[in-house]
Amino acid sequence: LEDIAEKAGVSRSTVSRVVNDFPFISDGVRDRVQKVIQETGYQPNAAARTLASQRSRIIGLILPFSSSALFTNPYYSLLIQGISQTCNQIDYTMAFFLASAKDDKKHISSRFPNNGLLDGVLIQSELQDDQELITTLRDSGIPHVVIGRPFQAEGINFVNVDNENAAYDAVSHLISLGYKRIATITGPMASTVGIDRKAGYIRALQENGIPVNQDLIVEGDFTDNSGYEAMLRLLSENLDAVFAASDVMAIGAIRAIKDKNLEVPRDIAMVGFDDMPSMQISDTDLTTIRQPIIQIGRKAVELLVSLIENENQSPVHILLDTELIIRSSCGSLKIKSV
Amino acid sequence: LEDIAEKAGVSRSTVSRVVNDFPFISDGVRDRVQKVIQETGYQPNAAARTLASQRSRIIGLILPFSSSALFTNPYYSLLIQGISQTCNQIDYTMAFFLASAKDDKKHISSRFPNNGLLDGVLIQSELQDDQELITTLRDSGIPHVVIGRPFQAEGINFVNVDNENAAYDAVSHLISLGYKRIATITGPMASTVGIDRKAGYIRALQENGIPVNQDLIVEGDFTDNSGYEAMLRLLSENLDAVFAASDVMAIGAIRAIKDKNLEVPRDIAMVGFDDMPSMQISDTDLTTIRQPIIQIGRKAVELLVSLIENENQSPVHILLDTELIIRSSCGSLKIKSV
DNA sequence: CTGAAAGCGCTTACAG
DNA sequence: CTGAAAGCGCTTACAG
Repeated sequence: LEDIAEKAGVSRSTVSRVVNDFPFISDGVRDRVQKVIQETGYQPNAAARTLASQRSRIIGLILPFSSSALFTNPYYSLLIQGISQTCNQIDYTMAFFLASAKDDKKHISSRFPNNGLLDGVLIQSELQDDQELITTLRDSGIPHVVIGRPFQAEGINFVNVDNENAAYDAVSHLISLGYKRIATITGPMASTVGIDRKAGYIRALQENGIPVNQDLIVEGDFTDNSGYEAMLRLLSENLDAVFAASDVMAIGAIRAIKDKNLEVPRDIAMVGFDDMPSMQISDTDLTTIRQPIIQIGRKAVELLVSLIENENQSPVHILLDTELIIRSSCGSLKIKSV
Repeated sequence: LEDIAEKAGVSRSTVSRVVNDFPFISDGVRDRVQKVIQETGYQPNAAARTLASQRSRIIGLILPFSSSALFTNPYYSLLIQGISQTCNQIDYTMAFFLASAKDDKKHISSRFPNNGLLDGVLIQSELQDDQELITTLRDSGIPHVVIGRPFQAEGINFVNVDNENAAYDAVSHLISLGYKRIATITGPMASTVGIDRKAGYIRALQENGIPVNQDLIVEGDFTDNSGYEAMLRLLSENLDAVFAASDVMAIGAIRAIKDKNLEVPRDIAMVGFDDMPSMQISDTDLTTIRQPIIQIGRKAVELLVSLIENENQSPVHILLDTELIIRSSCGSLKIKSV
């Protein structure tokens, strides 16, 4: 359609310049060209632009899920929302890839890093298994940032939440309320999130001189059901509080507690992690750690774009802060001391 | 990289032909070229292909959400999963667009239908508000299929679930169990899903000679909370069963019932809609309508691709069947007759 | 079955 | 500040 835009009586070069608003164009010419563009409803062809400029303004988002169950976790919805929103604003397009099966991963890693479709890729990852995909990305030289803490973090860019400190805060708060026998339902130990949040739990206990009891540590997998099962096991222990590594597991745990005719926080205090909006509906108000999930998405896109624009840069690790949201499920000092 | 592939001693045309595996190539040549491709790890450039063939193998998925709350509905996760999976299999890339705000819609509709990036677009839609976007798509001439029933369906392709019949089945089942005072918590009347499911409810009552009572019809918005509130209002009526237009609302309604110290199905029978895996965790097993959500995604992609490949085709409306899943929440004839 | 050549619609040094 | 020209890396009739 460049030809059509020559109705303005200028060269294609000039049209291209006003489309990409270059600095040095005489106002008269610019106006004239813009008018013609308006009238014709001209849209530059994306493929031609990409081919000529070697930049597609498309970034990929890879969600490597071993189990599609993970996908029902609201965390991902919010993450996608943050990323999509940011892309819209800066006029990038987001291509979406779900790598649930091993096959998909192979397929993905063989196909797109090098075909010029994508300027860069975002990958959510905290499993050991994903390491291969990340390595492929690094070797391909395509700009990439991982969301979450990858198992091997050296030399790679990531944005994450400070899971360890967040867990530390949550457990410290329980301790400050006077609880002594604090259990935790962790995330999967195969994931960095799981590991980091457990580490925060342990550090909080240790710094307060509370012995770490392995019987009070049960591994979950972030599902409601695993929270329920874990809690059932924990109930045979003598405990007064629980730090669940996700709201979803906390809700499951609370169900287990109720099934045994116990109450939160009267009998057992509970703190979750995530501050999922949809969890607010539970009848007990959950004390939890709020993660800025949408922010994570935004930061990741911004970092990726900066990587795309200024080629090499030293690896950046962005850690976003969390916030302890105190509600009723952890009880309070007063109640405990009565 | 074509040049590099000339190592095989053939023309670029020929290389292109083996890459796109054309029928008539001598085996010798094909093998030779393929070997070189293997060795060099050659990947055809996507943009160049798109430009030359006028086909990008990228389709867009637009989710036009007025409220981001909708996004926490597991339905969409599954839908995305189905679409993404199918795209992977047929070697298409899915570009993802969230049009939450009015601005986004404008932005989207002005930008991409004509820039050649997308071969076609999928749009989830059942709100009157989305009609404008759909019209834009139609006018732009880009192949598109809508997921759900659009308000104006003439001349446009869509794939949907037979909501009316599904609701009819659900309510008929309640009637067959002997319930007479059956209420419904509907979806938003601004959405075709809401309208269709309500229509099924009404038809079931009418065909069985049960008068339709407006006091037994309360509008919800598919959120848990709206189910809760609606149920609270319904509890002041004399009723023995409820058809909720979504599982999420059914769960909310059950919470309300329990809060009033009543029980499901002993005091009130409940049927939901969706058969969301994550709803299985509720302590009452929900009788519900199963929607083949992943299938919907798959069909939509397949239809879109066929549209892309064979230009004009008469409008297709695909209606997928649902299935009534009977669990305990609707009670049973025996129990009622005791 | 294969090659030479045109063309897809832009961007971007290079001159001026 | 603007134009002429090359080039981005493929595909696809057109001959042969």
